[in-house]
Amino acid sequence: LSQPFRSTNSSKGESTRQAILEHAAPLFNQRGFEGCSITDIMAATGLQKGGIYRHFSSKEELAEAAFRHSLKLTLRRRRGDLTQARTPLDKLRLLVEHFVHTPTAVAGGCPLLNTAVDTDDGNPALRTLVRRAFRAWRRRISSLAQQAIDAHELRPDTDVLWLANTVISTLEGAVMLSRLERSKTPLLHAQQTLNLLLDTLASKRR
Amino acid sequence: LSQPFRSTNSSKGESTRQAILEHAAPLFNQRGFEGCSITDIMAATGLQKGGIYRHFSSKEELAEAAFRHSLKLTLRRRRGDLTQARTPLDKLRLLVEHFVHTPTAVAGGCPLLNTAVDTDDGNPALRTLVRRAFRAWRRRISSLAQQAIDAHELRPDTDVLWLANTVISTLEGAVMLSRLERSKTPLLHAQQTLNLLLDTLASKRR
Amino acid sequence: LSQPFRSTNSSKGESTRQAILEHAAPLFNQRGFEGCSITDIMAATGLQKGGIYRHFSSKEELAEAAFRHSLKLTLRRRRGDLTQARTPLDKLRLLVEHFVHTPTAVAGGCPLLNTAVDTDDGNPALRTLVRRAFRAWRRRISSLAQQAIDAHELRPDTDVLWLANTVISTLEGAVMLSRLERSKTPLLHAQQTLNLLLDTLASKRR
Amino acid sequence: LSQPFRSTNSSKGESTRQAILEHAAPLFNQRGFEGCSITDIMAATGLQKGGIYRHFSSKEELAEAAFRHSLKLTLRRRRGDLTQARTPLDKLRLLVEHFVHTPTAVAGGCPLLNTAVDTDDGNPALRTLVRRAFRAWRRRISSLAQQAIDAHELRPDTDVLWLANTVISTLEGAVMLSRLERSKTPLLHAQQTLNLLLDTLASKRR
DNA sequence: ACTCACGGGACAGCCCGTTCTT
DNA sequence: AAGAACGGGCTGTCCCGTGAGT
Repeated sequence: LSQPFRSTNSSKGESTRQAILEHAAPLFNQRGFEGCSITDIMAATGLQKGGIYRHFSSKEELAEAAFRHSLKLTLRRRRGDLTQARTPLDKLRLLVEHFVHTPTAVAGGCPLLNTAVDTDDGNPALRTLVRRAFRAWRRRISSLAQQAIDAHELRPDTDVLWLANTVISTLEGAVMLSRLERSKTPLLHAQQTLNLLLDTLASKRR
Repeated sequence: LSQPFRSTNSSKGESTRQAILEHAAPLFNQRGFEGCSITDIMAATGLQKGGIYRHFSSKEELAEAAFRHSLKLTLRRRRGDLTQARTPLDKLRLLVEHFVHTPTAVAGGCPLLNTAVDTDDGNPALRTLVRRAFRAWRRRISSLAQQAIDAHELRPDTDVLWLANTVISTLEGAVMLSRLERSKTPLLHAQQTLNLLLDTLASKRR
Repeated sequence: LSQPFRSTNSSKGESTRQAILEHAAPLFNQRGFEGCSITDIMAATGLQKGGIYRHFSSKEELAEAAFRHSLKLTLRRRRGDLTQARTPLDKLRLLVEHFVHTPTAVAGGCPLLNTAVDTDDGNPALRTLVRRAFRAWRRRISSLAQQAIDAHELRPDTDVLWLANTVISTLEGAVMLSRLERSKTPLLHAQQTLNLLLDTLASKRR
Repeated sequence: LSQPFRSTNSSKGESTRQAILEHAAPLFNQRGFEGCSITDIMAATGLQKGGIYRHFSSKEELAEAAFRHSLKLTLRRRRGDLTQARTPLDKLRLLVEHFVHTPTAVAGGCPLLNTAVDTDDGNPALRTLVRRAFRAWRRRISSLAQQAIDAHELRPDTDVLWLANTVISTLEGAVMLSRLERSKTPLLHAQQTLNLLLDTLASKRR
């Protein structure tokens, strides 16, 4: 039952690896894979090249690990505490509200959006990771939507996948616009839209 | 009567410049600024460096011109023929339908989305161009929305800027998802969403 | 008897050609073939590329013509007026004195020395020209020496080729040193040496 | 007892640097600074640009180091073993003989002559090096001449600087001619001349 | 566990020589 | 004669990954 193997982190090496990821994640998120050099990460971490390559065998591997790190932080932050909402529909609204009002966990905006666009051309490994992350998110939303349907909060004929895609598209598109304009307005508009949409789906129920 | 003025393009150099842009635009759109080298463009155009740098003084300038080129093509294609729709509201629906069903004018997806994300970190000149393009698009949509309001097709209290931002966010977010999943579904879902939204705004009118 | 064909120079084109040579000759002489670009010559002449390539089909041809030009000027200046000296031996002394005290006809030092060193590696056409020029010079000196022998001014067993080579080597070596040190001293020393040598060859005559 | 000090060369980098110099020196000596590209040196050394620029920060610096290398080899070879000569005057004769009969240490002829002519126009750093090298050589010769005077082998009124300049001029001029004609004759003639000159200065002593 | 030297490789921007059109 | 156009080469920089040393 006890695990004699190295726990999550204990050795010096493991903490160094974490430190590298913490510094590399925002860099990759801001500048993309090509726009970010090992030298940049050396400067950010204070390590030398050899010190970095000891922990990651290539830039690709480092980028992937950094993305996983960004993802973990982002999901943790976005998850929020939905238990404060009583009903599934309220949970959906809270989820949207939380997304809109929570600052990004990693500098440079939403890592999912950034990486999806950045890897559009190549890097299939990273691309798969992003796809998986979006699918998990979609599952979570559609699951809540299904619960809302089951709770008679939403019309029974609501397509939960459509709803999930809509929530994600609207929010991520708004993130892009918000970052471009350096203004929260698009995000707030997205929240309005999604709330209105949920109202509609609910009101039409009867 | 003779016209010594040089028309838009006639000289050999101008046609070369255009050829460069036509080949460079999809490369930049697919790989981003950092991910695309002058050597790539040399290979794509069949020109040597001297032939390229004669027309563009730097990679930045080339990227900017290529983006303008992408933008021009994209806008031309997206503009579509809204005269086929009778009312402003129908024009809005047609605009959305056109966006969803028209393939991108330049390989690599929507240049506005790609460039907005790619220049999130640096390159303010390009960033300004993207911002301007989105604003023009938003104006176009909000103007149609205003016309729909004036025609009593939409609720008079509809916030046209909100509506425009919503349309753009939802469509662009869906573009990202569609490219990531290599599936049109997210785009079709976005169309559904926007049509439902317009229905709602219309039905609530009375 | 009259010659209706273009004489040495008359047309506008011919004068342009001469102007190019006059400006190009010192440039090539100072910087060498590789160290001097067509752009430099454009700047010096005020002409554009097309204007230069109209008269010379390549940089090599231009360099060769420029060297011929330098050579012509140099020989004209070095020839001096040896008729002022009464005897062949005095002519030799006067030739040396003239070489030492006459400034170079073309900026950048002795074109024979410069071109000999510059073409040491390649450019056989130019190299042949230099060789020929040195041989003509050597013939001239050895011819004077032979006349001095015939006039019983120099020992009859004097090797006139040796003497000619010695004069040339000493003078050209001194030119190199003088330019390096920016001082006339090495040239004056060479004159002393050659005079002493001629004295010796004369005194030993009996 | 341990020696923490780094000896002349031991590390891998130092040997690479030496290898670069060994290959670059003859190239620069043959083709001159402008006539020799880094690409040429890459081909000669088998290294890539990164490997070369790691050791030299610019082409200028490389050329300077290559010239120092050429100079070192040349001086070492020319120095010869003058102890075989008994008297100062004999040492002078031996010095001349050694110069005439010893092949150049670096392909392309005498680096001092070549560089003096090549840098006549620009590159003051290199120019200073050449000047210094000639001055050292002149000091060496004039010092031997002074010893010969002190030993009553040469006339006491001999101008040792004149003599040194004469030796250098005659030899270097002959090197130029010899390379131009691809014949040792001019060098042999120079030796004859200098021996005759020394004879004269000696014989006139009494 | 980390530093630092090392070197292969690619890249951007510049310039050069030459041709072609005007 | 001007000057635009273009193929090609070059310099200096950067980057990535390795390996010796510590």
